[in-house]
Amino acid sequence: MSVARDHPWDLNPAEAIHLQQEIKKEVRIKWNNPSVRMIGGADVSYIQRWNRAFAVICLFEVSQTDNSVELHHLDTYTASMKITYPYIPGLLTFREGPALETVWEQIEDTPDLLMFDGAGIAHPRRCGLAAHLGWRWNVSAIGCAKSRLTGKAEEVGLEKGDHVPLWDKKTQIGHVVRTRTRVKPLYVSPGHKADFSAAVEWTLRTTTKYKMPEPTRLADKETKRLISEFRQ
DNA sequence: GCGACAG
DNA sequence: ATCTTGTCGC
Repeated sequence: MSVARDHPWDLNPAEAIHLQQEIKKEVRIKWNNPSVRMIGGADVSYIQRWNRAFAVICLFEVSQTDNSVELHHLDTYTASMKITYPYIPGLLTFREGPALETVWEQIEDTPDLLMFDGAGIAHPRRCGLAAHLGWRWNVSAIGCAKSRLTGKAEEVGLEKGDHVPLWDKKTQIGHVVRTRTRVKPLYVSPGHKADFSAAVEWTLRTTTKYKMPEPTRLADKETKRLISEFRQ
C-alpha cells in the first residue's frame, strides 16, 4: 500500500509534538465503511540490546454472522529494522512508525480497518499511533491499548462488553472496554476514519477467548516468533 | 514543584 | 516494550 501523507520521521521531540498538533487537525473520526471485508492487526516487538524492532501486520478476511464475526487469517507481512528513536510517552509513533510503514508498503489490498496496539485519539494531542498512521496511510484505524496513556473514566463493569467513556476534561477521547469478564480492560479509541462506536464494536467483535482482539493478538505473537527465529 | 506516562 | 526464575493451573 502507498503512503498518502509523507513527513520526516527524524524529528526532535519539540518538532514531533508540533507535527502532531498539525496532524490532529486532519484526523477524521467519522466511520464510513458500510461493509468490513478485511481487517489488519499491527504490532511491534523489540530486541532491546540490539536496538532492533520486529513489526508485523496480520490480515484477516471477515465473514459476518449475526452480531459476531468470523476471522480467517489470510497473510502475515513483516519487517525488521534498527530502532533509533527512544520511547517517549506521547511520541510512540516516531519509534514504531518507520518499521510499521515498511510492512504497510508490502501489502497489496486495502484493509477496511486496521487495529493497533496503542492509542488512537486517546492521546495528549489526539494523535496516538492509530490516529497518526491511519492519517498517513489514509485508512480506517483504531487503537486498542493495554494501559492508559491519558484520560479519566468511571469504573467499568466486570462483564465482557461493559464499557465506559474515557474523558479528557469535558471531551470524550475513547472508551475503557472490558473485553473479557473480570480481566483488565482495554483503552479503545478511534484512530482515523472511525468513530467511537466502530472502535468499541469492532474491538468486541474481534475479541474471542483473550483480552486482546485477535488481529493484534496474532500480530503480537508473530513478532515474538520472528524474534525467536532471529535469536537462534 | 511533583506525579503520570501507549509501547 | 524487554529482561528473567519460578510457580500455579488447565
